[in-house]
Amino acid sequence: MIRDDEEPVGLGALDRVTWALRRAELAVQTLKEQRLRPLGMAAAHYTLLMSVHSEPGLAGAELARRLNVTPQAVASLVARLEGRGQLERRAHPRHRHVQELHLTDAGREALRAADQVIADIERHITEGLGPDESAQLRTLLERVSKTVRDA
Amino acid sequence: MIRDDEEPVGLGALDRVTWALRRAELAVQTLKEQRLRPLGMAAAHYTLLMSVHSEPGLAGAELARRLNVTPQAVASLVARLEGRGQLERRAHPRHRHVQELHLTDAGREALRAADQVIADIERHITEGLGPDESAQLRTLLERVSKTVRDA
DNA sequence: AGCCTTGTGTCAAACGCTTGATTCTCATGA
DNA sequence: TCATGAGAATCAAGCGTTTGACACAAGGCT
Repeated sequence: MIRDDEEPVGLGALDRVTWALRRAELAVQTLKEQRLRPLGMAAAHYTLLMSVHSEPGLAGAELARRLNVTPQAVASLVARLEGRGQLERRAHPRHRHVQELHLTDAGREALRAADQVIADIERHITEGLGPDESAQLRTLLERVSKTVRDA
Repeated sequence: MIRDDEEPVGLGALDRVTWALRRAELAVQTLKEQRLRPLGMAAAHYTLLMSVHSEPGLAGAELARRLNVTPQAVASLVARLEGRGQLERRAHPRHRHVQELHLTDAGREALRAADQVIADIERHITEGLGPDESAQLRTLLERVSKTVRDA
């Protein structure tokens, strides 16, 4: 049996799955930023608004964990979005120190406009792949996430 | 036929392909950073060294384009790696202003150690998926990249 | 009750990257 | 030949994020 690691360092490292993954994600993210810019919104803002929309009333720290960023990063984004009147911070009924996050009407409208752009990109991709391949891809990506998470 | 966009903003946006893509990439990247940290190397350093290894002698600006970052970011990384003695800048024979990038012996050794870690992660993922699914995933990701690039 | 652990939010400093503008070299064309 | 344009590198400034440290509130424990 022939060892395939005689090469001191991986040539052929270019067509690894993780490289393809990185490039695809980078391309998608870049496109999202480009399309979102005319709306005066960054991808991070959209992600945060969408998260708050899907689960209203969650705290900044909890939000930080889900987005895999630090609480300070969330606080920074929240402060900006609050300044625009798209997001509001309310005091938690039990824990006075904690502050729940909720969308304002303006926030919902901004999210709706942004989501139209994002959904359009998503549609373009899924149509390019076809429904079967899209489902396949999503399944495979989920398996990768799970595999990596409990590595 | 029932329209599926009656909802003002995408519920079910959580299981979009691009979200799965983002989460998978984030998980992989995080794992790489964790495993690379004990070696005193960041993922960006590894990527740069690998790029220079696969194509020795290329310029900083060209490298920046391939990695989708700015020339300054590359210059910053190069300066650091040069300080460690893992990378060296030589004057281009024709264009004296341009500087070719080459790996030193220490750089090759550091890259070899780092690549062992990265290859191990790659192996863990591909084994978890199986060879057929791995090839499928890589193909699908390539198609996504291509679809997005000329969007 | 009092202590202590957990979790949240905030401040300050450092780091990394991007944007913008400048300088320098080499190549091309009048 | 000289001028003009394109590409590469560098400097300066600004922004966003991470890291580290601290204060505060609620629940659990002896």
